[in-house]
Amino acid sequence: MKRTTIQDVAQAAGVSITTVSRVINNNYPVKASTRKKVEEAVDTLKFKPNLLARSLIQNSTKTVGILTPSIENLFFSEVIKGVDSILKEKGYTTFLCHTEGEATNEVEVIHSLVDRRVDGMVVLDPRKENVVSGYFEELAKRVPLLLVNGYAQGTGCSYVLNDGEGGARMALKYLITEGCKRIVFLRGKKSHSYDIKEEVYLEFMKAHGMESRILRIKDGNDIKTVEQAKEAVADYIRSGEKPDALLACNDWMAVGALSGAKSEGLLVPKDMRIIGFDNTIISMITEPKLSTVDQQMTKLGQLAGNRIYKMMTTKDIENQKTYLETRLMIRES
Amino acid sequence: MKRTTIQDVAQAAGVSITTVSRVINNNYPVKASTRKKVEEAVDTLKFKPNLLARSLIQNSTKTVGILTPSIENLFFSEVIKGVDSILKEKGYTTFLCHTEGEATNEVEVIHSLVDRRVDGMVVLDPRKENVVSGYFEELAKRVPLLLVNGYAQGTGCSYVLNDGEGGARMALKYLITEGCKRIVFLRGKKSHSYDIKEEVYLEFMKAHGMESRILRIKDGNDIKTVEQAKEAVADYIRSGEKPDALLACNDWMAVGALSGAKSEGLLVPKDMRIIGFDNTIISMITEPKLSTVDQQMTKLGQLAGNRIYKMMTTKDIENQKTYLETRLMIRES
DNA sequence: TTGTACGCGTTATCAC
DNA sequence: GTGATAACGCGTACAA
Repeated sequence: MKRTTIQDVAQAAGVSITTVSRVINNNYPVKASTRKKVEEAVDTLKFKPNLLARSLIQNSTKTVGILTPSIENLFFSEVIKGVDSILKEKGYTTFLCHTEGEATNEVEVIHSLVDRRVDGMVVLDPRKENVVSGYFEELAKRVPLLLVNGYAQGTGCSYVLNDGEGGARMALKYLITEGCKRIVFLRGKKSHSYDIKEEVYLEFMKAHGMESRILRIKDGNDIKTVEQAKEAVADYIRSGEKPDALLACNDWMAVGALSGAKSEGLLVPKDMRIIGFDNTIISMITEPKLSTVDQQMTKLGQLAGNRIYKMMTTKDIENQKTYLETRLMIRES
Repeated sequence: MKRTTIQDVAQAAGVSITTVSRVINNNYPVKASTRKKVEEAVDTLKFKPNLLARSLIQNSTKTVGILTPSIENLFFSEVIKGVDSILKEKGYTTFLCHTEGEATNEVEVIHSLVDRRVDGMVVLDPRKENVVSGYFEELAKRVPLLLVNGYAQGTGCSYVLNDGEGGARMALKYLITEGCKRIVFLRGKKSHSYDIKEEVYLEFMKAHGMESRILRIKDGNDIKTVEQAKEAVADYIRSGEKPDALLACNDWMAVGALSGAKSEGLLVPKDMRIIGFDNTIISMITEPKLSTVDQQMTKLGQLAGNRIYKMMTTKDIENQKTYLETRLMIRES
């Protein structure tokens, strides 16, 4: 399975490899007749330049790695599509890798990408361990690196972030104006975005002299989220509590909460209001349709795409943090 | 940002690059003391071999490309995770690329991967155009290629496939034994898997002397599927029809169908039974829970992972087609 | 306008 | 055990 090289083309066209290279890259003047000969040879031999060799000498692979904790979460899918669309347009190929939300996997995958000399990396929802340990900060010195959402306190990295804080506050304010008094907060175990929202929630409830109540489920991103959220909410209601509103950290949880409330005979939104987070498609297929905080996922992705591009093409190393505002989508819950 | 090379390490350790290479790859005897010197130099210089250079000479990147039409479809996510888990274990890095279901994108992405010298490729639900045009058959001669599901008639390619045919037949048989008489079939526009199921449906209905009725919606994979399916089913019922069962080509459609039936006042499963396809998580979050045909997605992915591995490591070029059986999951619909 | 020769960072080959 | 040196396939000064 010997592949044809630039040598073969040169020989077939009766010119030197230099000339072939020039025709292919179209970066130096070549006589029209020569160019034609070369192009013909390229066609008949179906020559495709070996990008490994090219990358080796140019020190650039025109490749960007995208890391995500999960490919089952529609939130990430949308963001990824946003990043992708921008980078593709700029002539980059993107490779998607998933880490199952494990910090060790994250490091491992990153090493693999670095070893393969990607030109840059975008990490969605980076693991907090790797942020606080200074791993990313160190990494950012050696390769263009952009983090999207996730823990961002005092780190020397570039970020593009959703304003989850603002979103949570907006949702809570809305619930208050609607007359809700007993607002419950539903979150997964470990994610910085959950922490942020919880903080806002606690502070908000305290400021309004209301009692706070937090329900916790295991993960939050994986397949079991819905079932776990349902259980948690149903249990809570069964225990005699009478919540009149619930704020969930993402739409999967909200779906589960809805299901749990229904199963215990509560009517949504009459008895209990529910607001989710992300505005993914699933918030629209439930009955009633879920109100949610729109995080503008596509836009977030595009923002990230443009930013990493700038980082790769200029020497812009200053670590900038860009926040994207959120919007409240009131539907039927 | 000059990276440290094997040269630097050799110099620091006072040995030749050959020796350094031997220590790193651990493939030739090296005196213990020398090895130690080299390892220290590697550590202090934080040397990481350039995989591009290595791949160039070894003619292998230890990399596999996975193509999917969509990263929003939970069916594909599961399959991908299956493939991934196997290949990772074998020491390969996988790169995921998505094509938005466009045949032209598919070709483009494949070229990019080939140019980057991936050792193999797994294509989920390949576009029919590229199958019938012989594109894949041609490609398979130059690089280990495995297709998963999709049109497989008379092509010289290796396949791993779900037995959608058997699954559809199983579901229909079940509905009959449950006494259903007016069974409707719901499908999306273009996908070979839909075609297969439709064929079985038509043949089955004819054999049982029942009238067939097919509802068609636009795409089937994208975000609008649920809404479109709901509309289609609601319209159908409003037109005066009284279906007592519906077989949908995937779970998204089944969710929409359920919603449509409900909106027209039909009770599921009392008035009308619904069976979906795939057994994705969403089939479990509806009320009632959806019955569906389990396609064993993870297992399918693992099968694919093992198969492409064999193709890459041996010269096993015979194009084999492996079918994975489906199972009927009866829940509440 | 074209060609020669070197270098990118590794591993493979063959001496010693 | 170890070290020169030639590959791998391509881009690009430099020379012609």
